[in-house]
Amino acid sequence: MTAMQKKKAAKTLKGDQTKALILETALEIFRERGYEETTMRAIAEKAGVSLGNAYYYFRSKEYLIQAFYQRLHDEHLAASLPALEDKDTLKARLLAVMRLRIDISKPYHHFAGVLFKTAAHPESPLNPFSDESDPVREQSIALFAKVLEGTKIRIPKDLKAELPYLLWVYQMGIVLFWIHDRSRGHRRTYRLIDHTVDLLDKLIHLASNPFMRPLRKQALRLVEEIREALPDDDDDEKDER
Amino acid sequence: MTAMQKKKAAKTLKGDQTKALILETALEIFRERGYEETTMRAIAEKAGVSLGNAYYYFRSKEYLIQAFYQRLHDEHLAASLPALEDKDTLKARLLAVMRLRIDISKPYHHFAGVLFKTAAHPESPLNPFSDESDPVREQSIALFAKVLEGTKIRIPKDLKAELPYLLWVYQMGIVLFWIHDRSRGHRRTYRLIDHTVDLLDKLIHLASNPFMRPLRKQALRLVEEIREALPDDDDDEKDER
DNA sequence: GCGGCTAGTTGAACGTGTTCAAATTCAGCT
DNA sequence: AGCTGAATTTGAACACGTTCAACTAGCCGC
Repeated sequence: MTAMQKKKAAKTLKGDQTKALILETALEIFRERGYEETTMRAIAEKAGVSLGNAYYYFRSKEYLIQAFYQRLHDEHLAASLPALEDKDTLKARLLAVMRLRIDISKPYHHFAGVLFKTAAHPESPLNPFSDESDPVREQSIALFAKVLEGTKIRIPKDLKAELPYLLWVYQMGIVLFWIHDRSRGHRRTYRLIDHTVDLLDKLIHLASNPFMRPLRKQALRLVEEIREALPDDDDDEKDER
Repeated sequence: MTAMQKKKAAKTLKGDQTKALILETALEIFRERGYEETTMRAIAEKAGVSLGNAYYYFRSKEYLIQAFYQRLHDEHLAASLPALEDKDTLKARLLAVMRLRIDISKPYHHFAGVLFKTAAHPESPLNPFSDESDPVREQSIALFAKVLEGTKIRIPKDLKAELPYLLWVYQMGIVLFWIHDRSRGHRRTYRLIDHTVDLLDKLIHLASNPFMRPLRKQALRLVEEIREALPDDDDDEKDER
């Protein structure tokens, strides 16, 4: 009756409750066992629903990972905001956010590989590039916009507009490295972050130099070209799903 | 009866013949139907062997893709060598090789997505970074070394040493874009190649400037750091599992 | 109440990748 | 030829993701 229900209480719609229950259960088992080792039957059984019911709410097993993405970002954001408060240089802010990303992701290391596995697949709902309806992507880019906002350095408008996106891509690169990183405590990834952030900081300053304007313009046109192509912009659609 | 037979003649070892037969059959059906739509049963049936026999020679379905990698590179190399003969600038040579890569890959477009899908997975045998036993990677990098060798431009030794590897990574990026490219005739990918090659050419010249030496050194140290971390050695090649 | 409609739920069944113990073939040795 | 152990081949069996036709529950208009 009160706010503490277990399972079957329907606050607004019973379906929402069931969906959330399945999701929580799935993430729990994923954390313990990993993705491939977790069966849909195990999820359904532990959640106390039928196998078919899980598929009523999640079109496939992959769709469950989308929620993991969101979960990861939420934790990352929650950890980043306080860390950004006392830092005002781009280098320090970026460094903190990147390091926190790894801190947060650590518990999921052995299971995170599957993220990129499916993410690189064009047909996958997880594809972070072409799936425009993915809200996590927007939020993740917004975090890097926040990293920039808190600094005082002078960045040309054109570059500043694209930089959050570029930093997000950079983060994906780091995560990809981290997935392959088998060193103790992932210290290689941390070291890579240190070095790349240092280099990026220099590059951004260099690119902000008026002297570099033509090259910068060209590079940014390129980025624009790539970004335009990635979302589903086509009129000639062959297969429909 | 001489040694020229279709199927069951064993020249040296019958096993080799059977393995080759299964491989050819698999690639054929992959081309027609795509990867996911091709079942191991279909491969075995068309090859005239039992299902279990296919698994005797290929530990999993994924292992069949490794051969596809090799096939793709062989065709790419065969097409690139004559194209390089009449070109002596870095820009023209790189442009030709990159365009040919797409030309060659075209027939496999709808099925190529699975390459990157599994390639990004650390555990996968297809992972082009960490799988040191993959000879295709070496050959592919060697092709880009050849692209460089035919030019007369003056590139610092440190950069020149890493450039083939970096261009190979660049090629992987282009292929990743191409996989997602749904434009007619993949014209967007070709345009992207035009623009990126132009930019790369400029960047390489810029990086070769003595003025850029410190930044270049730092960037190359970074590349070295990344390459070291990936379980792959420079020139030492041993079959260690 | 009753009929019907939609959302939610079920479990059996299917297709597929993979495994495995057993059967078969083969090459070398005595 | 006969034996032996290894290489090869087989097909049944298993586990899992996914689909689907049927069933139930809640609810609205009458």
